[in-house]
Amino acid sequence: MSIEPKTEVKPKSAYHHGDLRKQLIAAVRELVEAHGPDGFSVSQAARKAGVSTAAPYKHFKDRDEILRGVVSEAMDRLHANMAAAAESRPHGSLETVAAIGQAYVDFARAEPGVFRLVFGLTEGHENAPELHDKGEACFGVVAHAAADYLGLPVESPVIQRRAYMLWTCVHGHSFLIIDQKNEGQDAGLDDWDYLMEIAHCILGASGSRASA
Amino acid sequence: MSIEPKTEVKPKSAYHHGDLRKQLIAAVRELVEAHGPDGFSVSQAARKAGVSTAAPYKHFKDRDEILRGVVSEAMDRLHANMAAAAESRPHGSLETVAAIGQAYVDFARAEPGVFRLVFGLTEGHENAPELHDKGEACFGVVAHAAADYLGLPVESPVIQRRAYMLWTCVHGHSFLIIDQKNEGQDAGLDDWDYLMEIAHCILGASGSRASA
DNA sequence: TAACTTATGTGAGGGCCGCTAACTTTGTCA
DNA sequence: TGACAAAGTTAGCGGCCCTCACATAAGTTA
Repeated sequence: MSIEPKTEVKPKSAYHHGDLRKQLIAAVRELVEAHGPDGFSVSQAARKAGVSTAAPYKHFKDRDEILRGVVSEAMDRLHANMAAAAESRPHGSLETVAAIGQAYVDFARAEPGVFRLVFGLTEGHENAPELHDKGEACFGVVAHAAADYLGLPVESPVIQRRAYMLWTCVHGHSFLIIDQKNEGQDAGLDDWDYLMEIAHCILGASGSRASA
Repeated sequence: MSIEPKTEVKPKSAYHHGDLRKQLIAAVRELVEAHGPDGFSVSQAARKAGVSTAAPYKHFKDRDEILRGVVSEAMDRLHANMAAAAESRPHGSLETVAAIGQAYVDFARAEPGVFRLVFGLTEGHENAPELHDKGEACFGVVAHAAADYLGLPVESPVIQRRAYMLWTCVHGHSFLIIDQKNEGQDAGLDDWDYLMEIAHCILGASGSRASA
């Protein structure tokens, strides 16, 4: 985290300051994190960036496009975190799979508002193949780790299915965490134990029932 | 559908309008389903119910309270569907577990907007223990089915943990379905196969690694 | 340097919305 | 019947999304 190219250009010029687009995305991200996925307004973001309420519309078509910008940036970071986690463990190990899941869960814990936004964007999703591709890229990290562990090609149906199962479990776990709906369960176990157990359950029993 | 929750809230008979509270909730539910979790307004709901835009505030404190009403009603139906699915299968069978998951997934498919609303409500959640209790009740259905299958008491840590794992997988699967992020994976397999596989993975390997 | 063009800002304003205030209508009950 | 409460109304304030006309900065070309 906190690996942002510091473009804190405040007073380059009173009129045209550095990069309003990036500043607006950052402002919206902070607002979403502070007040929930819908607790932000374009006006607030504009004030936070120190410009008039009409300025954002020179960089974004409408409110949804700003949100899509935030989501896109967040998915880049999520993908980077997952990829970094994968490379921090021995190649082909079960720990790699768990570490990728850990990066996923960490992201949800660190930025629940943004996380919810990423997976709650409905209307803008069909019109944004870019976001869809980034989602596939994240899935690819999981699929490659599963393929490496099981020694099968990534494109094989078995790998695609097992990776999908891993994804659903980790995704559901993340969502329940930030919904605070697992208060009674998470006492006495941490994410890592859970993720290793998940990985063992799903990848360990792969040969027996993996059909189609 | 057509499950009528007990109207313990407003037992009074209709004064002017039939039961505006219930009609507003229904109107919001339809709007949410049509235009997404945030694609509704109190004004629209009021117009849909044929009253002035100020009338809703005689029954609900604010916009969030209306949403909470919709969520509460939806959770009642979700719980009823899960319980009904559980009783439609042999007691203590793995099919029971899958059937409960199927009810969950069916609900998400049938009402994706409402489903997203139920699990996306953040600000109103802390102030609403009622919703939390209803969530626990739904979890209880899963836990009981898992306990029956494994022959262990519901309160045991093993059961609680396995039920939580089942929940996360089904929850994640449901969310990815309505996010249309599983386009490449769901070809060639349907929900039931997936749910049975999940149940087998999680409950079948329970004795080996289930630690406290 | 001057003029044209483009990118990026401002202020004003329309329409919708959330919510409140004050008032009216309707039903209940001593 | 008259006091009272419940449930509806209109009017209106402030905020927000977004557009329009206009102003300003910076690059380009001559």
